[in-house]
Amino acid sequence: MSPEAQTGPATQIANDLRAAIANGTLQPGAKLPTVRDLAEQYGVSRNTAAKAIAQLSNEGRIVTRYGSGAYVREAHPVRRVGQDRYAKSNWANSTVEVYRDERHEGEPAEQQGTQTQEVTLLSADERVAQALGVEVGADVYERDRIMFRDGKPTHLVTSYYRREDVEGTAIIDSRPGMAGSGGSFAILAERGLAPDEMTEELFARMPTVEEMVSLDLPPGEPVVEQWRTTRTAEGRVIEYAKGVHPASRFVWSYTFKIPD
Amino acid sequence: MSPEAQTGPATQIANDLRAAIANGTLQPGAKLPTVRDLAEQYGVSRNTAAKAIAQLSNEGRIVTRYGSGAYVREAHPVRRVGQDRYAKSNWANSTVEVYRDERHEGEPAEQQGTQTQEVTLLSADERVAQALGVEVGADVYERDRIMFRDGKPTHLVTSYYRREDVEGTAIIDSRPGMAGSGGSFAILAERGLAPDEMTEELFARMPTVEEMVSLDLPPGEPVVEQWRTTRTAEGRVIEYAKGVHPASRFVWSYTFKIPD
DNA sequence: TAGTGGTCTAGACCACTTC
DNA sequence: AAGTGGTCTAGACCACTAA
Repeated sequence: MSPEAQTGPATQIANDLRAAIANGTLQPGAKLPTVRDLAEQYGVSRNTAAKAIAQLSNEGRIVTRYGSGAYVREAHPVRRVGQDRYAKSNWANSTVEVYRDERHEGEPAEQQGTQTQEVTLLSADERVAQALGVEVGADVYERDRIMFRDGKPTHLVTSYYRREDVEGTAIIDSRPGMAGSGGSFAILAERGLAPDEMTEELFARMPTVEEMVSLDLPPGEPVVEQWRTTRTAEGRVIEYAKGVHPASRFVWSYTFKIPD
Repeated sequence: MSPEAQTGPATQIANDLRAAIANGTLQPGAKLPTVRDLAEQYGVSRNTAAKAIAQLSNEGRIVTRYGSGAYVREAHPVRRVGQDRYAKSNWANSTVEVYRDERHEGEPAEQQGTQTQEVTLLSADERVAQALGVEVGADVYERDRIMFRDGKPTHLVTSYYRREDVEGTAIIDSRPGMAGSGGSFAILAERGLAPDEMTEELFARMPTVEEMVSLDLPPGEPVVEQWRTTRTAEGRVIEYAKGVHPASRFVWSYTFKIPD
């Protein structure tokens, strides 16, 4: 960045527009002045005005529609993600699915289906091996999914399982929907590997280009990467999973007793 | 963004450099080709080459040093933030501080001190009022802090307390360091308001301009915003706090039993 | 067809680092 | 003094939207 305060025309235009968005002069969904109008109003070149628009886009404050205009970004429906989504009551009866409590009110469950699923048998890298408690290079199953809702991608999940834990189950059936959107816990429980404890680690970062495409992310939208380790009551790890979630659509909630 | 695949020269340069970073050809800390060199190599204008550099900067993959060059961003030391940081053993003895377990090995505790602290008595807005269980407009204390480590800002914390809970305590003493970096739990416990349960809600977003300045954030660095509600065993809320953390420097970890 | 966002050029100047 | 990142201009062209 610039060494001192940024006082160039492009920065000034961006600041003005940002303030207008912040104080409500420009409501969500409102159309911003065109690049050409801004250039004229501020007496700068079109290039400079466009730079201000691009800046706000990178900050995630506006979206631009090619050939149409730039618009203040709409508020996003946010999903609150708490420990309850894993509740045993959701999967003890294997006909229901995990994530049930995340469903919008009145929304048919059918709209939640997994749309893509890809299962491969591969050699565990160091990270996965350590998490699953197998040796590096051992065969493990990877299940790669893109989760959809209302026809739009919501998040990515990549799960890893010890081979012997899931061999022959619907979990590794590549046909989409065979394991539902979370029936894996019920299936594991039936095999005597009932989930009991979980560790979730999360952090945020900017998305990769591939993630921007898969999740249809606008510029300036970070993602939350989550690593989930699921264990049985005996402490055996039965699933190690990575999730990639668009930051603006999820709030993560954890409630716990303060430890001694 | 562009409607189809992005195949402009600037995008191509950015892609090439991004790939070089990803595959290790350009190691962290390595200097990228200069804008002028890139322009010549690709046969484009300097402007276009600069755009590619700016793009990678916005993605958080490189940092640019004015007058010096562009460099692959160094790996950041990451702090793992788990429930243990609130453990009672850390504050039951009021001479020690919370966050003790986050300290780097061998690093003097003194380097962790709060550097700025600002306390104000203000009227609770709806969010704070609801969280603290007081009426909207009631007087509450706000304690605004910037936390430092090794002379550099690490995160922002804004805490809210019910007036009667903290009146006359060191918690609302504006002199920096009076409440240490977490002695507030010990102080509250001494008043019969021992923390027992906590809810943390978090999500990621791009920072505001003010946060970029306060936290010395590079472009392309998201922040994690955390809202923490602390309750006594009786369920009374004794602190409601907002934290703003640079995304790349923290990993959040939660371990819990799967609920029934 | 007209309007709009996105990109690029060629040249210029500025602010800062490095030597 | 030389090198480098950052910004800006004026003009051009392209891709897409909307009527």
